[in-house]
Amino acid sequence: MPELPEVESVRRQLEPELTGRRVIKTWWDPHPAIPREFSGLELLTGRTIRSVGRRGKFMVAPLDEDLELIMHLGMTGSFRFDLDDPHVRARLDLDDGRVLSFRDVRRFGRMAVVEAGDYETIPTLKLLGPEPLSDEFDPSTFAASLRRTSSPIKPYLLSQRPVAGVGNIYADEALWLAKINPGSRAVGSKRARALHAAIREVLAAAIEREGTTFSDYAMVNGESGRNADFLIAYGRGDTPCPRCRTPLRKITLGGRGTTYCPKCQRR
DNA sequence: CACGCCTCCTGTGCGC
DNA sequence: TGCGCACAGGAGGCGT
Repeated sequence: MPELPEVESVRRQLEPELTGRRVIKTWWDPHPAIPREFSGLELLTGRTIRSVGRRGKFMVAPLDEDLELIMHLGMTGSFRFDLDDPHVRARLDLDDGRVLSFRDVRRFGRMAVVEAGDYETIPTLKLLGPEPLSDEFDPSTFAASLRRTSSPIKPYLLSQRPVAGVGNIYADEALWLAKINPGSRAVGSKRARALHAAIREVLAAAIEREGTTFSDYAMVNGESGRNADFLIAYGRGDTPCPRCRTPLRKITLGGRGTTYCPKCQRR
């Protein structure tokens, strides 16, 4: 569900609420088959939250005692204050009397307290590529990384290694904008630069609209993102391509639904 | 090491 | 109406 624009929208609302707050009590719903879901959360009680940052789809909140709270929304995760719901998986009681609830129907999300910067138990975060809207995401390095892989371009983007935060929606959108076939295994320098620009454009526009809501994604204030009506490729199979009127085609690639224009995104 | 398949979990919507 | 199946925005483990 939530990709970079959704996570950033949540982060922007959480940060002013949590900065400087101390956690006085922590509760979570243990699931025997998912020990990783809330690892280290017992360390959170008594800690003060210094800020709420973000890397890709991970929120990273520095704590005192040189610890960090890592939060990932998975497919269906959301945060709300003072919410009572059967799908609430964790609750943080704060020193201002409010309770932050983490709701996650499918339980693919996670929260973890780790030593600051120690991401050994979170491999995707450890190997995470550059932030797409920062200067560290530069066209030449991106092109070089695409040259080195033999994977089809879309699954490679979803690995989070060439760039952080791109998921299934914005991968389809960016590849459509850059006119690149999602299955292409040979993206040259020129097309890599077009894709670099397209990723930035698509993500920045989605952040402006506070993300894409289909069903589960909501911000901390309960509101939906407004980007769904602006999607061109994702979820729009059989509708005409806005550039060439050819019906968009939906396929499965790397196990994920993938929509693209068979004419303007030729191999 | 890199890649690609399968799985984790729950809910929803569709076709029969 | 009811059942069974496919699919859903993500990531991690494991086999090749």
